[in-house]
Amino acid sequence: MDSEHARPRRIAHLDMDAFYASVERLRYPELKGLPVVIGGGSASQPTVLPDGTRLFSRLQGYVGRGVVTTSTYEARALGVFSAMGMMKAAQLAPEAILLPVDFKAYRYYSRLFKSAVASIAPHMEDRGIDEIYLDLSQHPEDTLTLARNIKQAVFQATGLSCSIGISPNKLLSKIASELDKPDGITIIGPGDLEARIWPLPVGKVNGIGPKANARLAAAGIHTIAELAAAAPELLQSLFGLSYAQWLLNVAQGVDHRPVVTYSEPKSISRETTFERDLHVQHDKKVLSAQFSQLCEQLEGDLLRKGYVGRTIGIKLRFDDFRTVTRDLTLPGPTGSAQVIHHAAGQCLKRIELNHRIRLLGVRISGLQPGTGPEDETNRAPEQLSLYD
DNA sequence: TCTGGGGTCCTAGGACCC
DNA sequence: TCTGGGGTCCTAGGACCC
Repeated sequence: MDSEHARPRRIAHLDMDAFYASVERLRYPELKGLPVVIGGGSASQPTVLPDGTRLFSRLQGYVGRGVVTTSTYEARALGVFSAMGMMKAAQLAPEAILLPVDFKAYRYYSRLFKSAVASIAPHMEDRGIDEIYLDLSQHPEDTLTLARNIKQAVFQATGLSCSIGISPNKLLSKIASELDKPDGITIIGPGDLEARIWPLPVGKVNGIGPKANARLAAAGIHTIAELAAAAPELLQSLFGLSYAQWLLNVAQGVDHRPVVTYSEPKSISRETTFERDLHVQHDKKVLSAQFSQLCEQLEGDLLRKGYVGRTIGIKLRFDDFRTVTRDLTLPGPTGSAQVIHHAAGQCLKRIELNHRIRLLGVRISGLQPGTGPEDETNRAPEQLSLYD
């Protein structure tokens, strides 16, 4: 590789604006300008009156354990943000309209916008349903023209707007795409670091979450500029060598990660939070039915995606929100709900169950390509005998 | 008024092998 | 019998992201 004198790359981060909410507004144009919150298990679709007008549920009176998946900019102005409990959101914005999540619809629009972008810039990394990175280094056009063309293509394909950040790397582009949201284009050059990046709070960096943020704040480090000025020994004492090194690179806007166009999945999981915390003995029936269902869903996922896996794991969350996991690696891969159920059952036996259970999850990792339902690795009995 | 579901990556200790 | 070091796999937990 010519890393010594490599030309600076041109990396874009594209982020759809309030994606789920915007998709809903395509369906329900009358929601334009209103605070809308999407999420919550028990949310219901609007009812249609005889004259065709739609009647939407309001947040007021919401009961349940749902969280806000996303909200429109109008709802955010009322203090309602992603990951907030719906009960709390209902207190803040009782009049806001409540819609259930419709992943099918969002996935459909996700495919639409990604293929529109790919028709212009195929060197693309998927970062979930509403985000991508692009490596534009090989494109001849100037950066602004390219960004405008991409936004135009997204809008023509979906009717939706997005924001794009472009810089020499993923770290800066991710930050940049947020700077002029919604419907923005932000270009950050090497000379823009001090003026545009350093004033920002450290929490804007992808990879500095609530915990690291709090520790930095406790050390008096709030902005990226303060991070850049921090003593390396201090950072190392707070976070250890490798994270401290990474933080220092971040503060200098250094990030060499490539745009990765394809990666194999590492694990597949299913989990569910119960409407009420379940008692191990008293609710045994419900609990074991849910357990079986998760295993069957996992089997379905594996089959659909064409994988089998060797390591089965479970996850429990107790009423005090404590989370424990156990896993077990089998001698060979499986895709069978029965085998998964049996292995997960062994895992369950290793957990002391003296609290009510809030969440139950089943996971499979150590994935490898499976050859479909006829594959013998998907059949149970021989596998089971190895463990009985 | 407590906190969803689906993922990835990292750390760290112990087992086990050479 | 002791000492020792590297490498890989397995397991548990935690931080973080969308």
